[in-house]
Amino acid sequence: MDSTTVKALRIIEALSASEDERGVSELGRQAGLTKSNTFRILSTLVDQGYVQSNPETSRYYLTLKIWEQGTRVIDRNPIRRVARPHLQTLFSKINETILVSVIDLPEVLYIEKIESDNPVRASARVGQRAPALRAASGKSILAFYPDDAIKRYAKQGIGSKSDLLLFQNELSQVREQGYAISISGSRPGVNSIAAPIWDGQMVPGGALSVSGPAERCTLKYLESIASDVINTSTLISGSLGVSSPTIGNFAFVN
Amino acid sequence: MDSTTVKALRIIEALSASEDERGVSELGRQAGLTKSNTFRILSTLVDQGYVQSNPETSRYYLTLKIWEQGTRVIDRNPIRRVARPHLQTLFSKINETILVSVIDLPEVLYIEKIESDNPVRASARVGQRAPALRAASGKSILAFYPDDAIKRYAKQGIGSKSDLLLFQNELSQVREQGYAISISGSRPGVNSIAAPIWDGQMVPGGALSVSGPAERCTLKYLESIASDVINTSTLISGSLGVSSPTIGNFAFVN
DNA sequence: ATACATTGTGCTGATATTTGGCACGTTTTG
DNA sequence: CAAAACGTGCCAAATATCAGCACAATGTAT
Repeated sequence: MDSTTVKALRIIEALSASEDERGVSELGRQAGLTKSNTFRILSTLVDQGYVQSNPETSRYYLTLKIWEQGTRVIDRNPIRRVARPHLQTLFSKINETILVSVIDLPEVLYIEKIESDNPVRASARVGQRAPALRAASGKSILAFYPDDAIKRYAKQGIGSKSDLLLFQNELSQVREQGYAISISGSRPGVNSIAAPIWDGQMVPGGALSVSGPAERCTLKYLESIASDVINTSTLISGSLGVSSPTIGNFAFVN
Repeated sequence: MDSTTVKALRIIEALSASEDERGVSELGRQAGLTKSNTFRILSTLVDQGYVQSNPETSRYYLTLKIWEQGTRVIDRNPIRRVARPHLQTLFSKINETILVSVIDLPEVLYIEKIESDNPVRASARVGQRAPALRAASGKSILAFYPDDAIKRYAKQGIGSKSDLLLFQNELSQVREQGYAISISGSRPGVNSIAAPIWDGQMVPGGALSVSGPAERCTLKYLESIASDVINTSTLISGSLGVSSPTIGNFAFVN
């Protein structure tokens, strides 16, 4: 296990997470590395064009090179590739923020969005994560996971036995209805509805969700657009070559 | 210079550049590494969540983790942050593809776009690069670089002495007019006009450009929208705190 | 204004990590 | 059906990484 590489990735992640440029000592402390070690790693990353140092302050920051690599990865993401036109259609019907996420347990990762042009709107960043157990998108996906997998992941986020049972009941309802709803699930004051996207695996690989402020997006309203959301997610799945999701036929996930 | 890290970055770049998943030997050959070395680096990257291996084919591909880091970098890019609303305004006037690029010599890097909804349109990928010497965006930026810097970079892309002189003349005209035009400059059949974006340095840090198919975007048409392009780029510079670019006052760039 | 703490950077010798070759079983190719 | 190419695991040799120290420069507190 190339430990130097691991450390370099830690530095990149630390730099990526921090708003401003960072100093050597500071970064080293955060990553648990010695100053000289941090310095040499930074020098390597500078040499490779991933990091630059402000010559005045001699503090370090990431260049766009890492982003450049990332755009190439996201551009070939199958779900994102096919989703966009369908999102537009859905968006023209309901003027609320639409998100596409992929599952990366124990979280979902937003990969695409259309943001409502209403001044009061649900806002999220593409590239952001949310806990799969609480976000509507995550629940709509997890509902189609085998029971033991659900239990395993739920244990990490849900306390008591009775809560676990409640959660399992909710998921089985989601599985029947084909959509999940979250009321202030992952962000306070924001309600969402989501439906899974099937990409050829035995479980959904992503989800389509509509989010908005609690004032507009009442439970009633969200239920009223459920069929639109499901239709759109089904169209996306269809564009991915999945004709009709085989509900009730689950894989066993590690 | 942490050579292991350099090799790991090479592997990431190779994976990022290739459409499909890749095998160990194949990647190693491309990166000039031994099979076992490549294998161990890949294992490290898998362990860190940047790479996954298709269990059926045991071939490797990048996860979205690298993209995730990248989104955080681009999201705090000052030019991109302030440009978007201005782009919308410009776009509603002229329905052609608008691009925002930053200079990263010897290339420009596209960081934002609004694509024309015309079925025949100039198309470009955000995250893509173009040669600065030929793209309108690059020329509009280079025009404000000091002479010796221009010469240095031009030598790498322009052959004869007389061509260099022509190029220098073109750039001084760009500097006077405030915009650059390229006719099939970096992509055949596509014409563009660009104006520099000043972000507080002594030289422009980026450019705003409008591109379209040669049929619609004739030289005449591009010149007719020059003032719109310049106005927009000036507004963007203004949003970055640069009141009025000090033309004729150049820094010396390394 | 002066002293003090902290910073980024450059060495160096000890050592721990990476290295490439080889071997194995499996898959792909001809 | 043979044979080449593949991914993976192991190993001792060697190289590249490591932490500590030193230093000048910057920044902070008194």
